[in-house]
Amino acid sequence: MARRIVDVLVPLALDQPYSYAAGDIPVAPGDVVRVPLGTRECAGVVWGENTTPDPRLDNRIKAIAEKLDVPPLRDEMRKLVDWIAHYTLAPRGMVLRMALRMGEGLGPERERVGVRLAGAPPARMTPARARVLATLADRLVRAKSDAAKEAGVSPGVVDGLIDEGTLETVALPPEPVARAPDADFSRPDLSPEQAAAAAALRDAVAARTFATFLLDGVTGSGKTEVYFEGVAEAIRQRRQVLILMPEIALTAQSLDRFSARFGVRPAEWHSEISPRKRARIWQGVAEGEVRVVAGARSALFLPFADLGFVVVDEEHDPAYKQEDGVRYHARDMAVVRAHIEKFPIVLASATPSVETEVNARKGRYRRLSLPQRFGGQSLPHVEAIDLSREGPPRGRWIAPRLAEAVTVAIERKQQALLFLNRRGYAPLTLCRACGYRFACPQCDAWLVDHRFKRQLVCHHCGFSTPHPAVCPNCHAADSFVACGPGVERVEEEVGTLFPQARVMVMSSDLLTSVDKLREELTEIQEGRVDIVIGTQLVAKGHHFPRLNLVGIVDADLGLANGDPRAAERTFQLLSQVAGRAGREEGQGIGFLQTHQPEHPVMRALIAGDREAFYASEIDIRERLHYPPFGRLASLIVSASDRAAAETHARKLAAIAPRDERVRVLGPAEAPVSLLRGRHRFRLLIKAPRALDLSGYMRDWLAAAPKTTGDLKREIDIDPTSFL
DNA sequence: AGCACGCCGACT
DNA sequence: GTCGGCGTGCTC
Repeated sequence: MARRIVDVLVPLALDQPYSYAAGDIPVAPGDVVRVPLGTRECAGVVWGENTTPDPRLDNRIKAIAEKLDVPPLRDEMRKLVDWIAHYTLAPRGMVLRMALRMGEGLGPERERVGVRLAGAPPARMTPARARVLATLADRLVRAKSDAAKEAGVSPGVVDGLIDEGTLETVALPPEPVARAPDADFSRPDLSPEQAAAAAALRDAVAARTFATFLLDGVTGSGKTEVYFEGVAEAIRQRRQVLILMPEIALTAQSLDRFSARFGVRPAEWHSEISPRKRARIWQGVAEGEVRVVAGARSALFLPFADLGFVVVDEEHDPAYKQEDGVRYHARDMAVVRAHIEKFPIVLASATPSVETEVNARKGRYRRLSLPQRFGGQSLPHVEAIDLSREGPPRGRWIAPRLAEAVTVAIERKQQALLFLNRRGYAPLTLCRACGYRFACPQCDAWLVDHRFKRQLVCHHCGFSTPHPAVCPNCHAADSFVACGPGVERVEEEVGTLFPQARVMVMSSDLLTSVDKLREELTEIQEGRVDIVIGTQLVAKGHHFPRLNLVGIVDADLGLANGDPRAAERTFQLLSQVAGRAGREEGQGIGFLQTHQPEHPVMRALIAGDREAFYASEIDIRERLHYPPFGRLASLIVSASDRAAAETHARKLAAIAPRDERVRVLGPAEAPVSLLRGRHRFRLLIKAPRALDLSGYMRDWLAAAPKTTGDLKREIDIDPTSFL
């Protein structure tokens, strides 16, 4: 028998699989194998048989080292990898890499140690020891770390008691990755609209065919309860479920809602999950033992054995777009996965993306509407505060009318949220004496004053420097002026206006971990805070029962740049923030501080008229042939040498394939023209919806000159950010 | 992504 | 004369 050659895709920046001799290892497509590569070895996946190996490889073909004992990558998954690589123009190996993020911690399970009360009390009793003994007085076994935590002592105290013989250790079975959810643990009480939508999802899950739904309802209308019914049906069918969420929305609160409905928490998948746990979840998902995963966008690449239903919660959230490495949109790729694997998918949002809204209007997606707030709650009343007529005095950011409303809310023992989507103290610092402005040395951006950290920080590259005492240009002392507000500055003003209020600032740069965030959210829910000052961190899916007033400090902030999606983003973000108000206690109120109360976005927010916003935005997109009525791709050329980047970008524009349906705009200096020391030029490619834009880009770049030096080209199909 | 190979400045 | 800087290119 002739020796068997198979093609193996390795998780590197390679588009082509490599050929290896299978030897006597019985491998099949999808198997995960270890292969020699250059001087080292790496894991790869058998992508297919190769009956006609390239003769030019002659004797360079190496043999597969071994077949790894992990579940093979299913056909559908390999198809998804190929599809995404083809669409995004990323090397297939890089897409595979995401699907193999199993964590190298696939080793033997770490042994868990339990402790139990066994012997006599210790010779020397201490308060800490007494607390441990009191905790363990029930003679039950607890994990060592749990015992210490419960007693409020350090693990060392428990170890001491083990040495004394007071406690004995017991080997514990490994913690299960995730216990099986119970579809009927707690049946919800649904409104007629919810029940109808839930029935549609249940039927679709049972039908096991591809279908895309838009679950459309305002904040508080009970979307979660509805899609949980689809989840329940998938569990009954013994199939698996993926719930995608923006990373920041994966809070204890949302997981608790799941466990209230299904009796257990779902498996979590996001960047802070430890390597060992990742490995176990990966394996559990592949074996079909983990039934439900709630995860951030990377969870899309988990190797489910039998996926039957996917939810994309807050589908409009920009966090679903991966902006580095493989540039993909997790929502859209989830729809692709649903199509490949033939199961229904539901996109949930109170403010759908214009793309999704148009798909629903054209009947490509089936719309399930939840028109009202659940349980008779009413939507917040939204008012504009026209900053040019009734704004605060110079150097202040909270208008008198908003301040008064905050006072009233606090008196009524309700909470207020002041929203400003800008971290730090002030976005620009200048010298009064000479006009010098602090700018990032590596980016085209001002340095943001972070008083809390005593640093000037670049929000594009992370560059930071201590705030100097004198002006670096004219050496004047005490000459700095902070221009504009950030959340820290609003906090300062709140301190003056409401000295007795309990204030919390929530901003991503002040957070250290997901746990910390969860703690802070709990504090707010329990009413230990009067005024929350936050960036968009507070907008995402949290439920604050006592919050009744929302003040948007600068509603115009997102509209300033030339981004074609600015209006959509602003509308979504502000709707979401305003929707935090009054979900439980009476009618909430939202104030929009704006200079343009007549802007379509503001008018739609004030009138509570979502349709008006979509009507105007869809009309604009259609006239300009912007997505979803046309396709866009962006091609950014960057280099540390400005001229090199510009020359190459012009060269590319000159050799773009001729096609009268395609328009190549630029090159122009990118909106952030200098980033991390690299000069950037951007080409924007516009094509009709029916055109294969990926194919066009591929042909173009195949004919382009090779990049040399540090010249870099980045292609983004369906870009969502225009910086 | 690694890792080796290769071609130019400061060391024993 | 060699050690080592990291730019360039290959890995079946």
